[in-house]
Amino acid sequence: MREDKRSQRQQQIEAAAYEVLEAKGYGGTSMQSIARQARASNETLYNWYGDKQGLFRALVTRNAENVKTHLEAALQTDEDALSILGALGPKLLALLTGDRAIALNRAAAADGSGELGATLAKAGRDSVLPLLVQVLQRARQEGHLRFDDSAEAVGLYLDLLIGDQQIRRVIGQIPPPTAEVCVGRSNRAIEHLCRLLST
Amino acid sequence: MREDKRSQRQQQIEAAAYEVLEAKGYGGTSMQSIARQARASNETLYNWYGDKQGLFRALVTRNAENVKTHLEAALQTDEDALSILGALGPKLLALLTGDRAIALNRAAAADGSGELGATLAKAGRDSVLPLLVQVLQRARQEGHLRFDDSAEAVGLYLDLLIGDQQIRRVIGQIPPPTAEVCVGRSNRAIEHLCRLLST
DNA sequence: CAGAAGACGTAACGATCATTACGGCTACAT
DNA sequence: ATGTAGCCGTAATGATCGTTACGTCTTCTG
Repeated sequence: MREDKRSQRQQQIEAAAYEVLEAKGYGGTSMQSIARQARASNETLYNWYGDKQGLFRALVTRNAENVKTHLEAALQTDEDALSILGALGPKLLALLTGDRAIALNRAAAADGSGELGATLAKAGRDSVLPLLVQVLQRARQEGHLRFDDSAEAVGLYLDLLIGDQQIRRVIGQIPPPTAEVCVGRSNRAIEHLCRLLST
Repeated sequence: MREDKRSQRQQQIEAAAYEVLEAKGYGGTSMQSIARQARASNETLYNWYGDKQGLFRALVTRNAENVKTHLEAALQTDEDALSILGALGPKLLALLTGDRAIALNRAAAADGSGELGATLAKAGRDSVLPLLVQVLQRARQEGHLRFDDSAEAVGLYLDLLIGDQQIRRVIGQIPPPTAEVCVGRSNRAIEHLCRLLST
C-alpha cells in the first residue's frame, strides 16, 4: 500500500508534467513549474527522477508502454488480419499524433543530446514494429498480401498511414486529427497497401 | 556595394547560426554563441534581426526560398512529367531531410509560440505544394496518372516519398539519407503512385 | 582630410532555470 | 507514544540567456 500511494503520486506528477509541457513547450517547462502544478516538492522530483532528463525519460518509456499495451489488446482477437489492421490503424495513428506523443516528440527535438530521441525511438518504434510485422505476416498467410521483405512492407504501411502527419503536428501546423480522419487514413492505407502488395 | 557587403555578412552570420544550431540544438543556441561563432557583435544581430525569433524567422524564409528556387529549376525542362518527378523527388527529399531543414524543424518544435512552425509551413509547404500540383497535373494530362483531387494526389505522393523520414530525423533516430536512398525512395514513390493512380 | 555611421568587443542588467539545502509537517513503524 | 523516514514549501546558489548599453575602431562620404 506504500508502493500504491507512491505510484499514484508519480502518475499525478507525470500528468502535471504533461500539462505544463503541452502548454509551454519543452523550453518553457521548468522543474519548478512541474512541481508547482503537481503541488509537489522540487526535492521529490529530483529524488525520484534524478534530473530533468530522467523525468522526461520516464514519461517517454511509460507512454511507450501505454501504446504497446493498447496495440497488443487490439491484437488479441481472432479476426481476419485486415480487420485487425482496420482496428489497429486508427488507434496507432491517434496515439502517434495525440497531444502526449507530440509533446514528447517536441521534447526529443529540443533535447540537444539526442538521448530523449533515442529513448523515444527505442521504446516506441522498436516495440510497435514487431507487432505490425506480425499482423502483416498473418495477412500474407491469409493470402491478402504478397511481399518478401517484412520490414519494407511495414515501412510502406507506416508511410501510408502516418505520412508526414507527425512532423506537421510537431511544428504546430495541424491540429490533432479527429477520430474520423484517423479512420479515413487507416482505411486508405489498407486499401492502398492491398493494391500495392497483391500481385 | 554597401548592400553587397551587408548581404555577404548576413550570409556569414546565418551560416554561423546553422553551425551552432546543428551542434547544440535550439535550446542550446544563444544569441551570444551565434555572435561569437560569426565573430559579430551582439548589437549587430539585434539591429538586423530584432530578436532571436526574428533571426530564426530569417533562416526559415531564406531556406524556403532556396528550396523553391532549386525545385523551380528542376521544373524548367520540357521532359516527360514523370521524368521531372524522378529528378524532383530525390532533390526534395534531400532538402527536407538535410541538416539545415532538420535543424529548423527542431527549432520550430522547440518554439513554444508556434510562430516558427507556422512560418516554416507557410514558406515551405505552401510554396512547394503548387509546384507538385503542377507536375502531377501534367502527368495526368500525359495520361500517366488518373485522379480527381489534386491535393489528395499530392498528399499521397508526399506520404510515399517522405513518409516519416522527417520526424525520425528530427528526433535523431536516423542519419541524413544518402543520395542513393533519396533516389530509391523517389523511384519507389513514383512506381507506387503510378500503380495506385492508374486505373 | 574631417565627420558620420555603423560594426566590434566587452560588459552589464534582469530574469529564469537546474539543482541543492533546510526546517516544518505528516504518516507509518516499533 | 515516540521516533523516523519521506514529503512539502520555500529559498538559496550558481550559471546561462535575452537584451541593452557603451566606448573604440573601421570604413565610407563629402
